[in-house]
Amino acid sequence: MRRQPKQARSQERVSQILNAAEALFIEQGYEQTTTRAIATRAQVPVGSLYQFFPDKAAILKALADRYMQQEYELFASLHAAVPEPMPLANYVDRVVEAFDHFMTHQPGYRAVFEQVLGLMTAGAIAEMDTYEARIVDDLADFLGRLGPGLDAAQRRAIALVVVESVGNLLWLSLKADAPLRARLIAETKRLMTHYLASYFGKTIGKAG
Amino acid sequence: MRRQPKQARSQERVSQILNAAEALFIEQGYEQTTTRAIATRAQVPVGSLYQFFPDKAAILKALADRYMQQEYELFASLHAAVPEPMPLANYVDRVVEAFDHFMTHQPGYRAVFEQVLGLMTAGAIAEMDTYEARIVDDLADFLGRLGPGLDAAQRRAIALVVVESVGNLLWLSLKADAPLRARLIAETKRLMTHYLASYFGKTIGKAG
Amino acid sequence: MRRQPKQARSQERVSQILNAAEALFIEQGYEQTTTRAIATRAQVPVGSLYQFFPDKAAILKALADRYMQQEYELFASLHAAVPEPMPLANYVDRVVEAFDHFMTHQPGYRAVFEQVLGLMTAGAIAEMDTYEARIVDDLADFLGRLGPGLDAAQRRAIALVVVESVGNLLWLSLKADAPLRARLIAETKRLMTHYLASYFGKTIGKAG
Amino acid sequence: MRRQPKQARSQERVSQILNAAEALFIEQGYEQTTTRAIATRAQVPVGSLYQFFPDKAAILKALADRYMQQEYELFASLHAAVPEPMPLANYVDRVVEAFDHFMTHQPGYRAVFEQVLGLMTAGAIAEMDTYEARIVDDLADFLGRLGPGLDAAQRRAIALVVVESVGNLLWLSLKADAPLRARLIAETKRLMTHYLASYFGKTIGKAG
DNA sequence: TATGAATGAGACTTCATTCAT
DNA sequence: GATGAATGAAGTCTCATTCAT
Repeated sequence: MRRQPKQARSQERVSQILNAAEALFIEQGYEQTTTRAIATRAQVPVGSLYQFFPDKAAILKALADRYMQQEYELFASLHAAVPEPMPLANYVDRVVEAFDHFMTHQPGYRAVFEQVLGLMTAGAIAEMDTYEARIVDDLADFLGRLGPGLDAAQRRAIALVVVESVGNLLWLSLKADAPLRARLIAETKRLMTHYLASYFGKTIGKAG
Repeated sequence: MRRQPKQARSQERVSQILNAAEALFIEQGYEQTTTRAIATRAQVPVGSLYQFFPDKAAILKALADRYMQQEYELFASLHAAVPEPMPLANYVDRVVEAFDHFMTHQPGYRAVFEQVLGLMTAGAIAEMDTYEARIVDDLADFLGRLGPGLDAAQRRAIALVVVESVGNLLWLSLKADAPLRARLIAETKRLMTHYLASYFGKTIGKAG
Repeated sequence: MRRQPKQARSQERVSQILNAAEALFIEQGYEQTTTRAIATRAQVPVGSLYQFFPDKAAILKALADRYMQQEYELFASLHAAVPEPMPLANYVDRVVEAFDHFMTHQPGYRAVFEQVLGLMTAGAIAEMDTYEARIVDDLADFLGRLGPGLDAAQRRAIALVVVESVGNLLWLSLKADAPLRARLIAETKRLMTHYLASYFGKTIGKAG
Repeated sequence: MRRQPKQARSQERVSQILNAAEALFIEQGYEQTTTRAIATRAQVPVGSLYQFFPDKAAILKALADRYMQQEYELFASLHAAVPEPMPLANYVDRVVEAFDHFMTHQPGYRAVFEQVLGLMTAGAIAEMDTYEARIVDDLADFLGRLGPGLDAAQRRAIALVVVESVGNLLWLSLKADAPLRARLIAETKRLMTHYLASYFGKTIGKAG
């Protein structure tokens, strides 16, 4: 960001800009969305937009950062609340529903990331990947505590598969009609439960 | 397409255009690719390009169609060759490897479809979905013969989950380095095997 | 230039663009002149302008090149026609009047070069300087034949002084009213005559 | 100027702004220099800048005025110190060196004036010309005392040629490398000496 | 049918200037 | 008086598409 907004009014402006951009990126895609349209929707002049963001890509990046932080917080809170032992199916329910909640409330998440990956240079992506890696690592650590017999690379791959697959299927479910949506969520849970059970058994924690 | 090319030379031109477009869409993304760049790479004049395709989006659509057809043929050939009974794990191996082969040789597949979904209007997507549905339906039918107790919608959801998840993870693996790539493919197989086993048992076919 | 126009119509377009740019650069200055204004005055669409020139600076450079070539030709023709021996004052008359003719018919000359020097990077200027150097060198060579006792650097400095001073004073005269204009041209001749006489005597050539 | 600064602090601010503007105009040119950049370099807020100058052009004009005043003072002091009779060559040395000193220490002089001429309307330039005329007139008067046989217009033209040519060649020398620079200054002196000698003889003053 | 020069709407971004604090 | 965030007009340049040759 060009200028770090410290006053409440400015922070709200940045927020308005990001919300407007999110909505338009989902509706029309990143490329089809003009900075003028973002500014208009956010009810700020274009000039103000450029006071906070050096260019259009920076808005996309800021949006990605915002999602990352929110996703990370969701993960952390979910993780903190997991009692052990507990049935794996319950854990998966929680995870999937937490993801689903996130996707439902942050529908721009994947729209943004698909663009980010397709748009940014290797360097910029590497910087973003640090965030993504952090989230995957969190899950990998958690899994590590459930099944000590797995090496770090294996755990990370499993975490990656979980995050990617759940994310992908819920993204798909988001665009489906109600019946298919419900079914896809159920299938996502089933997919994850059987996959994780194959590694960690049907119960999570010491007693598992 | 604007004109159905019947002469060999024209067919080859269309093919060159699609190949050039595929390469550029992967390298730079759809929006960043200019029609002139496609024409130049395909070694045809822009005017000729517009003889076959009414606009830029039509090239994307034609590419999607081409992938669909190829994917369909791959599926069909895979399906025709499946003997019953056979261990589920073997079947999954075949499926995943067939997908992997497809992704490796048609790396533009997902690049194109991500664009297609993000670009087209509801109507145009519905038309494309007809193709996608056909492929998912094929798999759904196949699964239906394995586990008769499932209704059509359920089978379709399972097929969708399989196609989407395998596609997504292999797309991910495509961009990963060699060790992670191998691991992701292995995990994809494991994910699918345990998921499908939960529905159809560990052996496919009558004896299962 | 982006594209080398070979057809008569295109060449005329380039010429129209350069003429329009010249007029506007003189009237308003380089920065105040918009590419759209140039295109409008040249009666071509902006897009066409950008087919021949990659950017606005390229138009300035092309104009400079055009002047250079014309100036060079003027010098060459002037030089070829100088008989020896001849009175220095006659030679100076010819030189100054040739310069004056050039400035009068290429009034954009200095307007453009003042901009060029202030605008371009060292590299681009060096490239232009090659042209400027060529002209100064021509004169230096000519002077060398008149007074063999001068080394190359000295001759070049004298030529530079002549070209610069004559150019500058005639540029000044161009903006003056008629009486001052006539007087300035006369003074320019006197300035040059006495300066050159101090080096080469009052007669040019062997007999001098 | 918008407000005539009377307090010491304000006068210093104006001075800082002009110094910053001078540096930036030389480095980047007038158009490329933003008012914000001037304010930043001068370490004053933009708002304060606009308290003293109604717009960006006013800064350029103020700078031109400042140069004019300084140039005028230089001339006056030079003129006051000239004893008569004295060799013309000595006088020219003094003049050229005074000009050279001025150019070296006020390198923005010509950068500013080139912009001024290209930027301002006829009215604004006429106002500036009053200043320029005053300086040229000073020299014309001085020359008038040396050679009484010349009418006012002639003397003014000679003064103009001297001021312009010396200014132009020294401006050129400023941008040249050391050897060429030294040579150009020497040639400037020679040019002026022979020119003036043709009017006033080799000695200045009564004895001449 | 084949070509590629021509078109011009519209995108992103800058920056001189104002004015609420 | 001092400040600097806010403003939005305007500039440069791109590129999908057409159509005269």
